[in-house]
Amino acid sequence: MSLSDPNPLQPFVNKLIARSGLGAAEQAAILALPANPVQVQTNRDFVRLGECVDHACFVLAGLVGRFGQNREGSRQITAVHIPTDMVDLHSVVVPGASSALQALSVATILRVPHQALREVARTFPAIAEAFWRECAIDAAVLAEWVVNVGRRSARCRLAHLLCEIACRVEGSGKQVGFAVSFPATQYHLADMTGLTSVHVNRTLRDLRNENVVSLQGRMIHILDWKRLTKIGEFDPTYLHLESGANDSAEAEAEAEVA
Amino acid sequence: MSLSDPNPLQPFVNKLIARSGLGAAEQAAILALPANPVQVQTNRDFVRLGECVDHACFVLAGLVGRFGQNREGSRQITAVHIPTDMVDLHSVVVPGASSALQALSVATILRVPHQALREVARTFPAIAEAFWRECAIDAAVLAEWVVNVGRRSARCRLAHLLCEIACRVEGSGKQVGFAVSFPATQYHLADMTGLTSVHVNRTLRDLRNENVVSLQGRMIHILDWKRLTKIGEFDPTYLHLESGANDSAEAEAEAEVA
DNA sequence: CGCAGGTTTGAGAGGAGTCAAGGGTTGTGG
DNA sequence: CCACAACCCTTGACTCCTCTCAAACCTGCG
Repeated sequence: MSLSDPNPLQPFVNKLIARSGLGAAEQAAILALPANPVQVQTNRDFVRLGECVDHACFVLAGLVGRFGQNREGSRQITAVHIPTDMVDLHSVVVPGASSALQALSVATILRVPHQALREVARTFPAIAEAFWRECAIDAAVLAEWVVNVGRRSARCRLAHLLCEIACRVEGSGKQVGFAVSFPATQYHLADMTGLTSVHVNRTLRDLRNENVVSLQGRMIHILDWKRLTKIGEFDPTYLHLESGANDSAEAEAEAEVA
Repeated sequence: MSLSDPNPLQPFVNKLIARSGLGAAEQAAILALPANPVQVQTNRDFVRLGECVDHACFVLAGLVGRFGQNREGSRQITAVHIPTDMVDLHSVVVPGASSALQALSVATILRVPHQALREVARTFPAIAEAFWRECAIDAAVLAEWVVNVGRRSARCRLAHLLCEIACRVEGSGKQVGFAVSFPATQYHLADMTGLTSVHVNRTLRDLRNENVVSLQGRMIHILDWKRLTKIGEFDPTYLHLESGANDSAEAEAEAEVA
């Protein structure tokens, strides 16, 4: 990666472009942002609850979860983040961390100072809009998770989650393939779906026996995508993966004017 | 209201100021936005799923819910909005509605064109940041709802929800009082908490018998706030009601410079 | 006065949780 | 290259919280 792509923030720019479109000046401004790489071990918090952070975290590699908690200590993952996700862009405008961030596998994080992000957003309206849009999409995913956890059976919840992950890992352009990387344990899946790990295991066994999906070796093996989406009642619209060619064009035009 | 407060968007400005602070020019720009009032009857959708909207909706009066859905048709409310909430500010940057909006009681909505909102956001970086911040806070509430629905008992869920509503209706400045307006039915509460209305009824009965809360005549009567927050494991931090006096001051300063 | 929508309660069923134990895998260190 | 430990997966038996189905009972309003 580092040979063909020397700037570690290039994937971030690519992601923003896919959804928002950015002019050359905007792209350059983002690539010029300071970015401090950090290695995080599995099950290690790198942002603690209540902490007031001064940087946002971009996932270069590995898997990251946002954790909420019960008083009794049972945990709920409210968001998962895969490589190319900016985990807490929202913290730029709301710095008090209202939930903890933890690596679900060994992960490489890029720390980008709030100060710098705020500055580019103030200088380039198109960037401010792009950041705002990313947050809006994260919120759409959260809303879908509320539905998932609130109104679907265990079977349906898991199928839906796996569909979402598969789509997000694959990205918009490509077809959903046979297997996608996803180094989460069944405990993690339980915390994402509001179930227990025991029940996740049983449900996953059923799906495997029916030749729908199987999880092995940090990978999701999709055996029957169509059935999986049906079982999970999955409609990828809310992920906004393809993005508006319209919006992009419009933003591009605006960028030129400004 | 209309006598002492002729501009219907004044409450919106007040809300933004409370969290973000805005200069005089920014305030004037927002007050100058076009706003088209609409009456909506109870249980009526005013934004349909999938529809591509060209305006955002501000709640002047009444109660509004954002609805997600199951394939079997059982519904999940992913967000409730009370007067002074801008329901779908996120739609400015993501126009495809990924969930329906429905009035839970008779409501008065102010429609504000996306075009106009986008323009003020592009012209005033402080406004763009304020809008972005509002979306980030909405997302924080959503994350808390995921935890609520995913990892808490029915009793705890309901208590938590009622705490949240009480705090939001009261606003930051005031103490939490004896009773707050909340014209939702037990069906609505069920759809907010991922329960059935039958179980909501039983749980509410228990809370009433214990003299903690009681719901009568479109009002929440708080009988024992301390116990209610304890039962609901409620910590209002995520609502960001008081807001940073810091942030405000900072934004104010920035606004003057710009 | 009667209807529609909301609330209340009962009885029984079932999905998911809890507790407990055994088996597999992975990675590290001797 | 083997051995051990830590972690993860798997399964069984039993419990219980919440759902489902069903039927009254309010209550505000036309």
